Formats: sequence, C-alpha cells, structure tokens
Amino acid sequence: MALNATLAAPSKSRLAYDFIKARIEDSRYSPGYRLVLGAIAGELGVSVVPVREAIRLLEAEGLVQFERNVGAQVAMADPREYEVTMQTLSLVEGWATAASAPFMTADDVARARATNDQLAESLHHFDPVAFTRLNLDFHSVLFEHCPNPHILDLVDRGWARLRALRESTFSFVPGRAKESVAEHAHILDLIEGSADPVELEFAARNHRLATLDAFLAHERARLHHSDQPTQESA
Amino acid sequence: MALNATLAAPSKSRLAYDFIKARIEDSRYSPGYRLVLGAIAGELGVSVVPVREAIRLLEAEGLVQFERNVGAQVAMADPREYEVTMQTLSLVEGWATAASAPFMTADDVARARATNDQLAESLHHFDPVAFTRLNLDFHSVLFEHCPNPHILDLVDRGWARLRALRESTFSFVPGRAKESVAEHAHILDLIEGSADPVELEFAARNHRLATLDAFLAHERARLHHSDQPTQESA
DNA sequence: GTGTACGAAATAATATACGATCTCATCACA
DNA sequence: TGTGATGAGATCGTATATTATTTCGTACAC
Repeated sequence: MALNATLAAPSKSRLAYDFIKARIEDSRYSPGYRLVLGAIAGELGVSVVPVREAIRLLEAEGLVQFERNVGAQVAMADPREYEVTMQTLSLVEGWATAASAPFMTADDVARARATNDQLAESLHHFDPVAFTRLNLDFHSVLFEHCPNPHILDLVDRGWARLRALRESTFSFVPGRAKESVAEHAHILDLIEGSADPVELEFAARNHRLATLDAFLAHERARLHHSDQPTQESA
Repeated sequence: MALNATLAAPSKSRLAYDFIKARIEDSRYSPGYRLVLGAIAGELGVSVVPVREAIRLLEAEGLVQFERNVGAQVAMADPREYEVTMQTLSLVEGWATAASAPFMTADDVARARATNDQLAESLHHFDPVAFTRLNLDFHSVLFEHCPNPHILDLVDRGWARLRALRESTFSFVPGRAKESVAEHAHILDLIEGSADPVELEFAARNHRLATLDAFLAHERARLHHSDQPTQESA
C-alpha cells in the first residue's frame, strides 16, 4: 500500500513532463526548439513512450506545438500569441482575484503589501527575473483562495505560458513597471475596502490589459520608427 | 506527400480520443464508467499505447479521472462539479460573446433569432435533447467570431464538459427554459443595439449564472422538503 | 543551371512483451 | 465475528521492437 507518499517514485511520464516543462519555462528550451523523442528519452534514461505522452500533454497546454509524423517544438513566441495569452489571463485572473477577495485575511493583505513594497524597491536596479518572481508572489496571494479550481488551473496555465513566451521579452516596456506597482496598491485598497466584486474584477483585469496595451503601443512605435526588422532584445 | 487530406487516415491515438470522447458526451459511457485500456484497445483494434494517450488527454480536459496504477473512469457528475463548470463557462462564454459581437453580421443575428424562435417553439413539447442542441446552435452563432482562439477553446471544453455531466440532469428546472429564451432575446437586442461590451459580457455571463442559480435553488428546495436521499432521476 | 526522382537516414507511430502494482477473495487466527 | 495475511487475477506502466513517414542529400534529366 502506497501510504508512504514520500517514497512513491514519480511515474516516468510525470518525470518527463516535469523535465520538459521546467526547461521550457526557464528558456533552456526556447521557442522553436525541437523536441526529439529519442534524444529526451535517452537523456532521461526512459523509453520514448512516456516522453511522447508528456509532450502531448504539454501540447494540450499550449506550451509545445506538435505536428503529426514530424515532431514537436516549443511553441513560437510571436506578439499575437502574447496578446491572446494576456487577454485570456486577464479574464481568468480578474475573476480569480475578485472571487478570492472575500476569503483573504488581514495577514494576506499585509503579505501582499510587503511584496509590492519589494517590487517598488526593485525598480531601482533593473532585474527582470527578480521582478517577475516578485510579481508572481504578489498575484499568488491575490488568487490563492479562489474557490473555483478550474479557473485557478487556468490562471496557472496562463502564467506558465507567459514564462514559456519569455515574458520579459515582451512585457518590459519603459515605465510600465512603475505603473504596475501603483495598480497593485490600488487593487489592495479595493480589497481592504471590500469593494464591489465587479469593480475589483475589472481592476485586476485592466491591470493586466494595461501591461498588454503598453507592449502593443511600444511595438507599434518601434515598427513605425525603424522599419528595419532588427530585434533588439533586452 | 500528404497533400491529399481526404485520404489521410487519422492517427490511432486520435481515433481512440474521438471514440472515447463521443461516448462520454452522449452518455454511452456515463459518469463513473470504468475505462479499461485493454478493453477499449480491443474494441478499436489498436494497441493500448494510443488508448492510454487518449485517456490522459481527456483527463487534462477534465472529462475523465485517472488514478495511477488503478485506471481511469468517466468524471463523476456531482452538483459541485456542475457549479464549477457553469461558473467557468459563464466567464469565458460571456467574454467570447462580447468579443464576437462587433464581427456579427445582420445575417448572423437573424439566424440566432430564428434558432431562438425554434427554442420558444420547443417549449411546448418537453424534449431535453432537442432543447440542448438548439441551445448550442444559438450560442454557437454568438461566439463563433471570437477573435481569441484560446478562449474559444475554453468555451468548447466547457460545453463538452456539460454534455459529459449529463447537463439535462442538472439544468432542467421547471420554468427555467422559458426565462432562458427571453434572456436570449435580450442578448440579441443588445448586440443589435451595439450595446456597451461590458453590458453585453455580463448579460451573457448572467444568463448562464441564472441557469446555475435556478438549479442550486431547486436543489436546496428539494433537499429541504424531503431529507431522504432518494435520487429521482429523469 | 534548374528541377525532379530516387534512396538513405532520421524520426515518429504503434504493436508487442513483460514487469510492477493494485484489488479482491480467501483463509488463518484471535 | 472480526481482523489481518496471502495469493491469484486484473490492470497498469513502460521497455523494446517493428513499421510508417518524412526529410534531405545526391544524381540524373532537361
């Protein structure tokens, strides 16, 4: 009987799933990288069957693209994909935040404020990775009490997808981070004031959409100024 | 070269996926039904590998529950699951409807009205299956122009899940169907009047939540009146 | 020189086989 | 009568092997 959960070895397919997903999220496998069944299987010391299963699951989550008889590759990171992902996340995250609010404790709010202070602090020294982590910490507190597990799962998937898309490539627009911190504070004020749920939902939704809009405006400006397709990455 | 798409045989895993999903949705495999790999593989004339893959994908969609070394079964249909599914669907469907509206043609609206008339007609002779089909036809027109493919996919999954949950078991509450038809008409009026997108989103969202609320109220009343746990199924 | 046909190498898709794990009935013993 | 051990059967998990498909290099024809 497998009561002793600490000893239960993960299945090979789970192993492969975690292995590949982690590499996609931290960009060791970057968009377009080709996922060859045999190679990954060899690296992991398992057969191709569980690796294939893992890849098909990641395909269902949108992290990889799969073509029959050809193979899989890490999903491409084009602006349109970023836009669609951000829209979807704005929708589910907004709801999750509003639905979580009634269950938040004073301590939760205090933790979120502390994290937001750290975010404000981090504005002085440019560090996309740290900012992204703190940002997730902040939002995690906001939706961790979400009573709808399906929607919470969609929020998780959205964040995973953003990481896979190399969020920092897209979302670091000059000046946006500062606005973001201010919007966080506003959301916390609404929560503390037990604001109307719809108002809170739209504050959270628009917070994310504002980041998207900043990117789109920045992109348009960039394309307008210099028509040469040089892609300066941060 | 596989240019001739008409001749391209579906993969075995796709075959198994469609086979199982169809059976879940039309209740030949009802909630709790045990999905035995070998049995399904034998029935389909394929090996267990693609069947297993199909089942894991269906698990990711929430249509089946899977337990390691034990097996899979069609997801159970309890009221809580219905509630969560309806909430999620209300969210994504509301957005999809509002986002589709600007792209709807006069013909689209006319088609939707005609379908709603048929729905009104069908109220006279009780036929859950026909009602459900017409209802999907109606809503399909409303969100078919949704510009966000992720959200459209979530809407599809929500509907699939409702079918799997034997929607009719839950959602047929006396009098609700008639209200539903009236709400449909209201939504069409908003679309024709180019109403505020947020107003439209909430009209569509609340339309679904009203169905959920009717069920929950009906359920409470039922539990209150007769405490005996007899489950009278239609 | 350009395009097409062919074939070898790489890779995916799936069948088969076997070992691992769970379930459940049975039985021993308190 | 109840509780725990035991083993057979069922089923899952995955390695291995085979087949099918694609890709790409090379040679040949025009």
